[in-house]
Amino acid sequence: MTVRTRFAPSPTGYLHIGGARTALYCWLQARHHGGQFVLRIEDTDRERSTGDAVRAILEGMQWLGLDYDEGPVFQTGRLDRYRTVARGLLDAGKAYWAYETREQIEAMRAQAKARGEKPRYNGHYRELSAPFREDPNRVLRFKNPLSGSVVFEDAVKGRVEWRNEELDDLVLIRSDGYPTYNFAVVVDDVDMRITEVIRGDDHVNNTPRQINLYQALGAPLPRFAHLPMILGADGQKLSKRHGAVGVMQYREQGFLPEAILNYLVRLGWSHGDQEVFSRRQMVELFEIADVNQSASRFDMAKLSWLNQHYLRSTDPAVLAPELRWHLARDGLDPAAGPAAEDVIVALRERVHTLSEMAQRARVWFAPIAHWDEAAVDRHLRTPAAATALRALHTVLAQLPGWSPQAIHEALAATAEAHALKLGQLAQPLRVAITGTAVSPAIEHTVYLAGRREALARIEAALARTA
RNA sequence: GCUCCCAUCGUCUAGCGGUCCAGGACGUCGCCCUCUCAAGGCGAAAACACGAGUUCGAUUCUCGUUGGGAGCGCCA
Repeated sequence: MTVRTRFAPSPTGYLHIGGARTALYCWLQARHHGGQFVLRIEDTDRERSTGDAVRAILEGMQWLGLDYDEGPVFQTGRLDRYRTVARGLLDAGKAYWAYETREQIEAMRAQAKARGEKPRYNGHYRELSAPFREDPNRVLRFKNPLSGSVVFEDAVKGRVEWRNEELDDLVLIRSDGYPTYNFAVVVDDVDMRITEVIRGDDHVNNTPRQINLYQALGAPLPRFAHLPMILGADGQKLSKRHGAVGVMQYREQGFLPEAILNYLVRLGWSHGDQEVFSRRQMVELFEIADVNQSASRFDMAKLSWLNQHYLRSTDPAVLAPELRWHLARDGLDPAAGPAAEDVIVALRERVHTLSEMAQRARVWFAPIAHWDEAAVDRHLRTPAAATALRALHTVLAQLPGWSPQAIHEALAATAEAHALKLGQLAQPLRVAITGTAVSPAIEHTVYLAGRREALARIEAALARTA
């Protein structure tokens, strides 16, 4: 049987980091086994579902490169199907209409709680066989088995057992005629022939009642896999307080999809000591049964490290458009400076994100906005600085080629000719070009400025020497 | 309150009864390299939550305690 997995987010917000990992694992499991991956949008909550959220999810999936074979399927497009299945359950005596008001249900729960039990529905209408009536409070409830227990073998958690007494008769169809989550998921997963239901830990508690539904429908059970949660750095549930939680916000912060995926795949799954996985390797090595059972914390530092790793190992030509996007976002004209590819080569070992790269690249796309006075004092206002800069001006002006290599050689030769250490030349020059004492290797710093601008900045800096 | 789940360095993890006075990675600290900052190299500090049991022997198995998480909706 071919493996079929699905990612089924509800469109009530953007695709957050936890959802992204669930999507990744579903995708990997399908790809690893040569099966199919389905995207389903669970939009039966009419109050909170929005079109913007749908777009955000699709955009996030695309950015991460998690392609699906079927979908997106919208549950609101399948309402007739849920009603048909519900009717079947009703006719088979496996479901019944109940008419309690919300207040009555609430009172029921309060009572149960007072008795030290779980708050649940007491099954009042279950055996009443009251004649059907139109009523604004009318809901269709499932006749959950009263005794026995539900046992399932979770692919990540192992054996999980639940006594039916703990479960109450869940609502299948709401008073507004829409199906509830627990009902719609089962109908969909059955109809879509999903073989492995991979989802967040927060759904384990729903699984036994869903299994009872599968059985009432006479449908084969899929394999279940519940992924442990991803917590914030403080060990608390991820929330907006933890900074960027939407996947597209990570793009804005300058992260690469490869880094996010690599980070996520290692959060709860491992393959020996290996830390870096290409997409191919993930697909090749991933197996849902190897996923950990305990929750993990989101660690920005490690993500940053991976991001830099991919910044350094990805072809600059591939990264260039993305860097230009960040430059433009910072209000700079990507065409008003050096080639993005050259900037990437110069900076990729010094930054962790593309947005940081764009910020550091500002110095080649706009005039020096701020002079680091300490650096000026230390490297420009020295007796040797003026001499050094004048010599460099001459040399650079006459340099036959304009490349980092040529500049490097010219600097080395100049240093030698004046019996100076390279640093005595490089630091004044660095301050002259950038206004600060920190920048990429001096030959790149100069090269990126372009000959014309480099000479102009040296002249301007000369005015600042003592 | 009730039910379910989880528990190895700060973080992510390896470990599937002896190979572990516990290995790797990120982070931290030190040294080297060096034109600054990085990157890189080398090195260091850093963990089996606790208590019983099973066993010749437990990080590994069982139970309990503690701690954390999830759920108990006409939300998903």
